Amino acid sequence: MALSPQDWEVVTRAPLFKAMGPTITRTMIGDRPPRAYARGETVFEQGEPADGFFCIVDGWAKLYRLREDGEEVVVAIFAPGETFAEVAMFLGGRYPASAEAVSNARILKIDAASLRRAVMAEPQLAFDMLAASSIRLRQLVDEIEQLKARSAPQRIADFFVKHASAASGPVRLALPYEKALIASRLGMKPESFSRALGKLAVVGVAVERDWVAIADIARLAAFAEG
Amino acid sequence: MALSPQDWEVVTRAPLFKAMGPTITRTMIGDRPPRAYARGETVFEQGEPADGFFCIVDGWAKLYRLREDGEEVVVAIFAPGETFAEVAMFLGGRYPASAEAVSNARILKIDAASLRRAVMAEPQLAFDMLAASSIRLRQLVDEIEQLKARSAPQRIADFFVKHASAASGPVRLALPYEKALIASRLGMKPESFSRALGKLAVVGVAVERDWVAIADIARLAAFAEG
DNA sequence: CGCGGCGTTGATCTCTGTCAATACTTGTGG
DNA sequence: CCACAAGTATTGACAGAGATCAACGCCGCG
Repeated sequence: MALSPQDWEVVTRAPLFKAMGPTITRTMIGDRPPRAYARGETVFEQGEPADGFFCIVDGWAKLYRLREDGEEVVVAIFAPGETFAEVAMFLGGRYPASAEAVSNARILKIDAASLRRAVMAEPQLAFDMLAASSIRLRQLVDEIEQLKARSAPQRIADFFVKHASAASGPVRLALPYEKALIASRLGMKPESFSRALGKLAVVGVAVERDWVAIADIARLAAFAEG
Repeated sequence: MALSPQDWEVVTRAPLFKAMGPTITRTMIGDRPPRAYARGETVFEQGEPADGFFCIVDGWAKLYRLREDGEEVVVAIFAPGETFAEVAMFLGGRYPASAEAVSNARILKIDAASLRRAVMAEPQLAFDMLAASSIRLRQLVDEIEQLKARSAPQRIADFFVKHASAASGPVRLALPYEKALIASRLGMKPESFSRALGKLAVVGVAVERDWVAIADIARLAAFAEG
């Protein structure tokens, strides 16, 4: 088997695979091992034919778009157990954004043809995928809402809260990638990110290198809500 | 027949119905007539059981969410021949947003069971819906990008360009609903909208009542890009 | 040791939201 | 038919958040 039991556990966390159930999932993944990517390596480029979707087994990847002026806008960052580009496959066959590994990573690719076969054989799957797509839609809408309604420090606080495992008490959190990347993800400039981080000191956030020490995650969550 | 030939023509413009073909479409719509809504009337509320989707026959409707602080955020505005809430139906059975008629309108409701049957009978339909949903996703991603990267006047310019039929030359465009609604759709306050409209004068946009006269739509498009 | 990338800090500026006052439009009732 | 009220749009003054530009510090690496 190509996936270790630990990897398998990670992969099946993805809502899409959960919806499929283990049998179909196993059929679709087959025995192809995940491909290893080096930090900075491209997974796919905007405009390429979209012939498959991806699931992160290990590491991190970013989805981004290049504007005409060359500025890069990070659309999403994916963690282990998350799938991406599933829906893009259905859109004219081209990826609407580029993806790149932001750390060394292992990423599983599932090709479009397998998926198509699976859906044709099991129409319920299509419903599950529609539901997954609908969840994503909602997340995006949430994000737009956040962008307007929350200040930079609040968005950062929210980011930390979402990445923390614990729900309360003190937390020590690694910043998994460059601060400029997080900044872009949160819709602000690196300078603003830096300053906003400073403002979080009053709610018990201390920064050291690429770690943050949070005195009480619950307090931070409260701050993020506004 | 419940739909007049003109109405029928409008309804079949919707990509979803086009994908179904006339026979399935007719079966799904049956002979129920569209319901008439008064301006301001609610179509459905956030959190209600999602037991159907909608197609605008005539008039306009908005999809919106209420934030905790009571602020209303307009997520989308729908025109005749557009369907909405198709995908939402598959998500846990609740509408994730509210919808309201913004003008007197006639709106067709197609119940979820019919759609489900149609998809089960014709799995290809699911792909079409996934494609539609993926277009929405892309629009939203674009929107986030715009919100972060473009100024208010640029977003308005973009709105006009997207609504204009021509690609170049002079255009006279109707503002089909209240300016405050457009403002909310574009993520700004009515005051900002008003001022930003004024700033568009330098790129050949004149406002009169609820019409805008655009000297050269191509020039406006260039301005929107930044 | 010096260079380059990343992050921080400081000064300043621009945009947009906020609050408030004022027109303009439309509909209503006398 | 007019007067008034309510809703909608514009305009002005002001404040705050974040962007921008520029300088500097930190650290890893050749």
